[in-house]
Amino acid sequence: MFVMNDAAPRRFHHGDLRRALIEAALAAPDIEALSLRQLATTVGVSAPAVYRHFESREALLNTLADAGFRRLETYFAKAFDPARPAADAAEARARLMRLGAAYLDFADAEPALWRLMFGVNAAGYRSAAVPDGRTATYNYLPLALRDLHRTGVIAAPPSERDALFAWSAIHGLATLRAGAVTAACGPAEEVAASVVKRILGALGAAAWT
Amino acid sequence: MFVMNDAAPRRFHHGDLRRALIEAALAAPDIEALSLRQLATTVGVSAPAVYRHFESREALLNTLADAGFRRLETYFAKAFDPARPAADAAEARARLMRLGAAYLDFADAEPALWRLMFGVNAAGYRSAAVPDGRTATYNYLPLALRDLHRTGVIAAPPSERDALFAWSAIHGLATLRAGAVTAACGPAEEVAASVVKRILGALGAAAWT
DNA sequence: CCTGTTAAGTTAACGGCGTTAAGTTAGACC
DNA sequence: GGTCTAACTTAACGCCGTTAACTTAACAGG
Repeated sequence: MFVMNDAAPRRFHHGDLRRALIEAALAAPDIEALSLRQLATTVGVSAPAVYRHFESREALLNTLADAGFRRLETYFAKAFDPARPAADAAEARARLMRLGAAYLDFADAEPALWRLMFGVNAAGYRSAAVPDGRTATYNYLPLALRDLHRTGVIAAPPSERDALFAWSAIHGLATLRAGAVTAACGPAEEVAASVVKRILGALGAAAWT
Repeated sequence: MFVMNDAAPRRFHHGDLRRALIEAALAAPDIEALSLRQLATTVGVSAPAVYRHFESREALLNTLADAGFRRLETYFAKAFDPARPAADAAEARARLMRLGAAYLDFADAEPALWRLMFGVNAAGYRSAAVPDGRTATYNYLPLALRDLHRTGVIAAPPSERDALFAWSAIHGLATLRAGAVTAACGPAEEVAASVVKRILGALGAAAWT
């Protein structure tokens, strides 16, 4: 039987290499371009040691993408608490605004992670844990839209297509920013507000703040 | 003096290797993952021969991205003729619809090119020829928006922010589709129409078709 | 305390990659 | 025909991801 000591499990040569690898990788300027050998050297082990903890380079990137989704969720959590519904129409609007800004903030703050999560190979990396990459992250937008309806900002309950539209607009904006499209640059909050305002308009909301 | 024969310039060993390389590369299933050595073998030359025509692998990808933008433009040209303004409100709406569908059609038909042009490294590859990657491709959307105003579909002349919003929404939709987000899947024309309809709503257009 | 057992590391090696250096060949010009 | 040079060739460098085979360190049981 192999029993883990609960007190101090840091046995053997290194002492939780896996976490060290993940942290070092997340700190890299370009995660996707990172080489296993360099990463191993940075952490202070030989390259094949990585394979004790990850099946392949792609599996490592997959794990990093998962970590990215969890980090994105902390940004969303700062936008609003999904457990408490919006109190009134003004807050429902503000929540969507903050959610959009959080999306852009994350992309600005962690461009390498963002590219890993939503870039070319996103479909491949996206969350091995949950099928289709759907994490708790993906609950925020539908929740914000429902609150818009509940507080009377929009008349009709938001459809699947409404959610897809809102997601597309914000996601596209973040992508264009990441691609350094000049028009999309500027303060995240301001650009996000400009787009979210129009999303609200598209969904049938009347006046704005 | 090195003078090119105008009649039959196919001299030397191969005879316009450059074009052959570009064509073979564009036909590859995953352009960005393509290796120079394989590509050279496919075309029937040795790997270093590529360097007679491209400074580096990245320069080749850059050229391919340029070719992609030209190909995207042909899709846009099928949506409407930018030289002839929209005749009436109905056509102005239809033009935006077809433009959105064309965007998605291209992404569906040429996923590898799409990823090369708008993926992770897009900023790097994007059109070395024109700064900021701005090609004729980028004129279609502003033109379609101006026509909406001219024909009375929307009251105010479209602002920069309006254009960015519309672009974001369509671009985000295409990106989500490329990432195989389930909700974004389905017939390109139908999904595009659903999003463009909402863009029109956001810009202040009244009823829809 | 000695003795397996085994997880967590090691070095060595394979094939493939982008790229460079140096040599060869074939068309053009005198 | 001789020369020049663009367009190719082969050989080689250092890096990569990955595998195989070996070593080491912590525990378990007598």
